[in-house]
Amino acid sequence: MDNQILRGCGSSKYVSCEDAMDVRRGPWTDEEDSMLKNYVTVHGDGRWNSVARCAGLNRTGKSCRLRWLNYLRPNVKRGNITLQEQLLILELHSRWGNRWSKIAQYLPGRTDNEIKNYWRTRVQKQAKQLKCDVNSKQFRDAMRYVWMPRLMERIRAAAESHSGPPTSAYNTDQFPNNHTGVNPSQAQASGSDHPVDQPHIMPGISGASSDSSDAQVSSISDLTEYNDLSGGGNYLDNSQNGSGLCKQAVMDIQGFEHSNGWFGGGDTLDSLWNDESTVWFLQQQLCDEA
DNA sequence: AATATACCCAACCGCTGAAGT
DNA sequence: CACTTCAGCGGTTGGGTATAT
Repeated sequence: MDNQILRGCGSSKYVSCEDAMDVRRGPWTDEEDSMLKNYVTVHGDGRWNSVARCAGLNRTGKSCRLRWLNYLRPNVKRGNITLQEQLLILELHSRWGNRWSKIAQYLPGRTDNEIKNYWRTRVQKQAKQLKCDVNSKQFRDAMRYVWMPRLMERIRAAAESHSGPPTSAYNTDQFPNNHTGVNPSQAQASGSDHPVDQPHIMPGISGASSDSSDAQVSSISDLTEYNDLSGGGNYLDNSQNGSGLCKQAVMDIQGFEHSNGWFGGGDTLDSLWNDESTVWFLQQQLCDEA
């Protein structure tokens, strides 16, 4: 394909097919950014083909839209994905799978592209290193019963070190617009899946104001499989009350972590992976299935 | 210091569904 | 109702950079 050949052949590339003559591709220049930003600031976004034309950009509407949404749009956050955001990504992905734009609606300032990149580069990489499929039951259970509780513990510890102890990693303080006082999973499980309700559940978790997340979320129809995911925001409790999956394993892992001073690590998710307890947990999962 | 490898992320592509004609 | 256009989504790629050898 022409486009694939053209990609990667230089910093400024042009498509040769007749319906896209002289359309620029590749990295954006400062001048292009400025042109697009100025145009959208004055005229608003939407109608991206006409934006591209009227702004005087030799770009496709698609390209302009992507550049605006992922880079130029106000309040876009890049890098330094917080513990809360990491937890949220794991939680929401466990429910919705690769529906990145939907997940992104719950992380104000984050783009679907960034979340997708995060998942692919960090989470999938770990699954690969653990030699299991990212969609496998083993890996999902490891996330639910090992990594997510750890993340919550860290969040709690961090909060306690800065102020008073939170009641839960999913306390209502973190969801200022959540007037129901329940966490997202509870809302889902109890049938509160009206599209209009969705964006109000927890837009403030990362501390940023909501912007494009005003977009409505389609109704949930695929949640039943994961309805037991959170019980009051405590994954460990859930593991003990729910499926009964590897209860002892989870408790043993806790013991392992505390006896090894595990909870003092860095701030990134990376340090949660690939430790002995995780490998052991996965091995137990495989044994149980055998 | 030079080279190889791994990682990150911006940008592209094809597909799908909604909206417009 | 059929067709066309367009916006949005998820998957993929490749260049730049960091790290290891």
